[in-house]
Amino acid sequence: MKRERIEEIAELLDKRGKLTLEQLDEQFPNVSQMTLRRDLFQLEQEGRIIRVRGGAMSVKEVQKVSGEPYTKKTTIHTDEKIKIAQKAASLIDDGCSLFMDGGTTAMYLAKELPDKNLHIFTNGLAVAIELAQKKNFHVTMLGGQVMKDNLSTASPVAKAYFDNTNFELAIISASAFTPENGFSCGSQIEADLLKLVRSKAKATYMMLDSSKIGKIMPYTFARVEDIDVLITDDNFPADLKEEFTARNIVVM
Amino acid sequence: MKRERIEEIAELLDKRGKLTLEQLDEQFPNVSQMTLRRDLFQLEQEGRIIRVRGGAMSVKEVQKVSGEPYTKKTTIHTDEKIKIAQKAASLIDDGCSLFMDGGTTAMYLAKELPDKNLHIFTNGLAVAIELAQKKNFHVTMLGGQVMKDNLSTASPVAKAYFDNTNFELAIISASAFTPENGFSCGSQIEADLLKLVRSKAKATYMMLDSSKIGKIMPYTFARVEDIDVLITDDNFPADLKEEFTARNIVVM
DNA sequence: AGATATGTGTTAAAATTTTACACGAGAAGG
DNA sequence: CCTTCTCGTGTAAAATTTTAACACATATCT
Repeated sequence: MKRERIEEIAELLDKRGKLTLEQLDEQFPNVSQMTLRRDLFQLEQEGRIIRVRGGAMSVKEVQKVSGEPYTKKTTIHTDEKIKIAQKAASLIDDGCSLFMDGGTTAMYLAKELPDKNLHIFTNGLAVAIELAQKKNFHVTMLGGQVMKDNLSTASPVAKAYFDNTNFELAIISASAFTPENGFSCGSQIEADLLKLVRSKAKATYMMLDSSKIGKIMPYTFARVEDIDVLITDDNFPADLKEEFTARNIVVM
Repeated sequence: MKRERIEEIAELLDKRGKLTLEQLDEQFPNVSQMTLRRDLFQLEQEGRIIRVRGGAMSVKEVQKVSGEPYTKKTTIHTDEKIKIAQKAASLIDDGCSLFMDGGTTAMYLAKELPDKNLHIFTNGLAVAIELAQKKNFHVTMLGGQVMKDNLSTASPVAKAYFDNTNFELAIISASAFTPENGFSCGSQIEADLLKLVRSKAKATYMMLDSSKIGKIMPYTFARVEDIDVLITDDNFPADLKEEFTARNIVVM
């Protein structure tokens, strides 16, 4: 009973990186805060977590703190992204083959995905490592030049790769979105890659947290009508939602 | 004044690993606790420390904490591998282009390499991430199916990649070695990849810690005469060394 | 000089963590 | 079968730490 709960906490902490006592309380409504506190204490004794004021963080997360460039981004709008990732994960059927990008939202998705029989392609290094943790996943990494800021790869040669491979679903995210300029990102070859991915996939699911709305990045890789499902958070503006649903795009 | 003090705190924290506010107060008697508190807050913002109840700890320290209980697995023959990696790193010239594999020794090499202007190809996910930390490296990740046990990729399509790319040096390691069976590893496609790499490179440097000697894995990818330099540790048997040097292979 | 920003100290308020003690379930032992 | 002990847990008060608010001095800029 106790041990079970502790392991569950450890797992959660591994997923989310950081948890407050409040969040833990929500997750475990049947035990008191004091008990959770004691669990955290034990985990700290075992050297598996670090207790900080208000809660605890996983050792992994702390190590990331030192790896600045990529990980700074991962701590903003975390909650929204996790929710989006959970929604997206619920859409994935067993046996599906899909592409996911290397962004931070994809990272959360990788953590949330249940360990089903899936074939997953990605261009994200960290995402690939995360996916490799699951026993039943068949993970394929796209090669190419490594972009240091987001730890993903892109290369013009990717096309050759895709010639022999098929996937049903593309789950991607964008750095910026406006209705006029569509979904955009900061790198030309990344945009090219994502366009290619879109064209290969039977359906495109876009994950977009609302903080991206109104921003514009140099390279557009998809317009509103190019996607099939938009997965976003509760702050998504109602009028924008109209624009999507009017074109038969599911917004969730 | 302020910055100075903050840096000093960071340095102290780096040395001692962990400091309470009381200890800090002793070290800096001329400022108030509140000021030190604010300094710690700033350092936390900068991602350089972790604030915990009562004080703060350095990121390093946290990593150490995690090192105790369950990371012991990865620490087998660590010292030897680091020494080998250091030797290898000393052989790399500025401006060089090279391939390195995704093994643990390569991981150490990635850490030891100075931040020179290098073009590096690798099939290791973790290695690629490590390499991406250095500003001056141009890192290219080889794509393919991700092998979960060692987090590296291999694919028959790699050949297409290599058609357009060139590198002078291949720095690779093996899972096993005997004079009769040569250098071997546990995966067919990995062996194929390494053979291909060897053939593309002008020179092949093999990193082999002595614990691998006498072991045999299913797939041989290089024989004694295929390599140019063997980088190993002090426990390397003298008679074996003979065999290499007799064929004009540098052993170091 | 006057206005604005920055760094610091002091104190009170807020929040979190620790401590202490009580209670019930289950195991051990007579 | 009952007693005793341990273990996990809950509750509430106590202790500690952190945050917030304000005041003041010094530095900076125009």
